[in-house]
Amino acid sequence: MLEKKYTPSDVELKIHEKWMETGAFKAGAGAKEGAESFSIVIPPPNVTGSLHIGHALNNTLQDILVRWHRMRGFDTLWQPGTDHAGIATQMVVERQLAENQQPSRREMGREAFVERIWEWKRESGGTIVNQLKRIGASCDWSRERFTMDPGFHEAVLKVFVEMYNNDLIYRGKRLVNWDPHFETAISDLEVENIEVNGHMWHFKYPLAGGQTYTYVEKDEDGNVTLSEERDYIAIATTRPETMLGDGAVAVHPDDERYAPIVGKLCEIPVGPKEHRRLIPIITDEYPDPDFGSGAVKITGAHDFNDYEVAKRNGIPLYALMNTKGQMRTDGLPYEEAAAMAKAIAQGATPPQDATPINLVPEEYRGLDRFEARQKVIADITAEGLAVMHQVTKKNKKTGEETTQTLPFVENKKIMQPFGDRSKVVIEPMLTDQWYVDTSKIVQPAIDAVKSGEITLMPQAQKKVYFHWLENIEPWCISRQLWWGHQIPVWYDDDGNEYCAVSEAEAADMAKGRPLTRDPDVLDTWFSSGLWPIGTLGWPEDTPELKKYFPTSVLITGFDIIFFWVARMIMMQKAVVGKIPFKTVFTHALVRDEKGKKMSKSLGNVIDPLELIDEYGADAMRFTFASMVAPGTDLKLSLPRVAGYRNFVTKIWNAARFLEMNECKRVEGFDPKAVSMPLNRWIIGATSTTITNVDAALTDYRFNDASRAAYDFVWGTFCDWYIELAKPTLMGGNEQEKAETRATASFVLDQILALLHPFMPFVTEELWEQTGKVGPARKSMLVVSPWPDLQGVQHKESQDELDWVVNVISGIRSVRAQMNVPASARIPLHITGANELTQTRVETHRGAIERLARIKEISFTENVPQSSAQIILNEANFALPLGDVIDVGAEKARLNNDIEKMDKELTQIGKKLGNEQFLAKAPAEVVAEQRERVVELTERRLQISEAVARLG
RNA sequence: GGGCGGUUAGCUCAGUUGGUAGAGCAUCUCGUUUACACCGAGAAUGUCGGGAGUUCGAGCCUCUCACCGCCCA
Repeated sequence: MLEKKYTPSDVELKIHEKWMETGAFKAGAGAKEGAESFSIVIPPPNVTGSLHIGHALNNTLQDILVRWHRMRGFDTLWQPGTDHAGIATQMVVERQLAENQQPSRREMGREAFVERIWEWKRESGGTIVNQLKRIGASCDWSRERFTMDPGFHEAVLKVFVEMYNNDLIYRGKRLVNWDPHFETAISDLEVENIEVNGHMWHFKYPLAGGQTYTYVEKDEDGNVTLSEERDYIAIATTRPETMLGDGAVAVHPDDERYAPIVGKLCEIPVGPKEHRRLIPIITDEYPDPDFGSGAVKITGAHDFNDYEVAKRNGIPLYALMNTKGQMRTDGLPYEEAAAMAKAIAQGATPPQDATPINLVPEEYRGLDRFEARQKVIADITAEGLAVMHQVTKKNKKTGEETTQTLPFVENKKIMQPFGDRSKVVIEPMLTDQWYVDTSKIVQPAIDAVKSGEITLMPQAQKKVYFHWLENIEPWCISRQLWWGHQIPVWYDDDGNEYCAVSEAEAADMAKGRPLTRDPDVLDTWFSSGLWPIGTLGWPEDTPELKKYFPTSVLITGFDIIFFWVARMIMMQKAVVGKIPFKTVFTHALVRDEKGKKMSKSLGNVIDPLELIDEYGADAMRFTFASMVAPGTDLKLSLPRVAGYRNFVTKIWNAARFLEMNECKRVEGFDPKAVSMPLNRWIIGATSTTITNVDAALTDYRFNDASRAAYDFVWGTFCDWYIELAKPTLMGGNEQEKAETRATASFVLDQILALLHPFMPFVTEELWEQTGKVGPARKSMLVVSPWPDLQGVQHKESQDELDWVVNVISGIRSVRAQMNVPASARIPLHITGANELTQTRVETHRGAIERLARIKEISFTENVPQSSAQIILNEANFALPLGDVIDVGAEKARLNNDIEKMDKELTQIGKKLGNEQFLAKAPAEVVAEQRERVVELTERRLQISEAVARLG
């Protein structure tokens, strides 16, 4: 006997264990002989991570597809695993060391530290995987992989060496996102651009040798609004400390204000007066004449835009900071360095690499970049080279106004880059890094999507994809960390590189010269880029690779399309010459119910594990499925989850009702052989639903699929089929009872299977419970066949049941509007019924009486006095209400109907009176409208007669 | 500034080749009739963001404006 209520927490764990014990998730479980394969690789979550709502959504969608395919007999693999998350993992372990007052990373040394991380991984690295199990993710956990696994590691090194040998990887000095806290390069993805309150300072760069020019400003009409002699050019900056590394001042070529001084030199107004550096005033398209003063200082080594300008114009890149973001202390004294820079500014050939030149004046050396900023501001202001303006202040108490001349500093919102883990301001830094020469491997990735070899869904993602790939930058793959795949390159004392998969090989290549290995590790994304082949055993020629590669579909968040998806496609193409997956389905973000991004600081984070605790995994999963429409964000609200929790309960109760009425599955039940219209109808409706769910899932329309299932189960099976079956189950003859019991059980089975991909736990539990009677279950639901119901549509039964539903709904509606108490059983008189209607009434008499609360049904010649009337096809269904009836209200109700019909008739009349419509609209549309007129006219007449009868 | 997406019932959202505007939640009324009150029955609710155009016909196609969001500068 089923419990009165379904309690998810009582069964979820138990069911999951059973799935695991029976190997239900293993690759190929439940597959038909010679089945087509279906495979998905999980987007590997970060090993330090814990399940957030985005993971829950992402993995629910994957699981729906995987379970659906598995049940349909595909040879299915869902390949799980985690990535090693270089910076995050290193951070977690370092923090742990600090908390436990153990030796720091540097104190213990690289080898011990890496061992310590492995220890951490063994103990705590399984958190997210265990959490994934709670949502029901049916991955083949026996195949779980990690991007630092021995086999995977070898594969990563092999790829690096091959790409190196093919000139696809090189070492170079470029500007990267530098995290001064972790002292490593980081990827764009790890940078959060946040709008903060910043300042814009305005400084004067004096012209060399005290030269002057006439500075003229004009308004839109060309009238001169300002004209003065100046011996400087004004520059606006949000980062004064970078002035020390300026290589030029740039103005727009069309900017007439500065035309007189283009090509001249100006002085950086900071540093020892006697060694002031001179830099050229150049033109470039980059400066916006309307922004600030229109003149931009160019610090190529500390700003991405400036870097491009500097490269275009041959301006040297002067690096100012060390790895901690402090002003450099190395190199020559400032005086000598400044002399070199001066020579370059005056025409000397700049060195290939200007970074050894340290242009930080002695009094700034060693300062933190933010201290340096304050000092620069103070020094320039003290020297009178800040742009000043008049500020009038009113003393609140005295009302006295005072005017002061103060440095011009604008308060301004600026976008500032922060490390997503370190939370410190990211510094663009010029450093030596390893790069993948993406321009050489990008084309096959573009072609794969252009040709349709890979499908991106929703389609709009293609634009993002092409835009990114067509403007691709070299990919920086080195990180200054200890945790990760150490770069397989060794150097001899002369700096020669030896790239090999092992030190022994490198030593051979170096012919015995002493070697030092490059200390850097590879970007985690480099190894994640090999995830599809790596997890399937490449470079070994494994059976899994043969069977499951390329994988069928990748499901991931749209925000990761270029960081990961595009790179996987490039890498797989470059390494094995094949696409990694045939389809990419990207979904949106989960937001809170107001549409805000969930974040810890806003306190609006919904923890999926808490959702599971409160509503059950099935309710959460169904909510996700119902909300995933292509291209829109999911605004998650708890009432909605509660609504689907109710749906879970509803299914449970329906099963319980069947059980109470001794509905047992019947061996060899043939859905085509049932004879009762009610049973024929529900079987037909079940078949339609299966078709709709299949079609929706095929197109990744998760919302349509879940909707189709929901509407059928609740709106059709529970609300109508079960209700209509009650008279038979409780009082019909034995044969009808048996057929109905068998049909109900059969349909419930179909429902459990149909809902399984969406709600695996409750359906599996009910499958087990209902399996206790009747024929033994062949297997758990998870590996049972997907419903396949063809050729069971029965048009007559469908029409008949539609009619029954209309009769009952019509009566209920009238009763409610006439305020007939629900407890009152009233008689029903049917007038003008044809033979078909009479037969139908006989068939469904019990159901109509029960569901419409009718005492007695009789066929009469005339409609009784004072009746509420329902017109259905040819017949008039009258409820004689005697004194109870409010004639006025009933007339109003019917007249309201007539009014609606008149409105529609007028509309259609207009159409049909329009010759253009008759001439141009398709014949079938015109015919449809004509039919509608006939129908409406007939019905209108019947209702008018009903009104007349009321007197 | 450039690009992309959105604007439909009080709220959250569907609406698949243009042909009678839908669901869930919330609201209101009624109801313990032997699965379910995490329930059942019934009801009300929309100038489909504004404007223009194409069309016999526009929520859907085109243009434009407004507002919101995201990405890139």
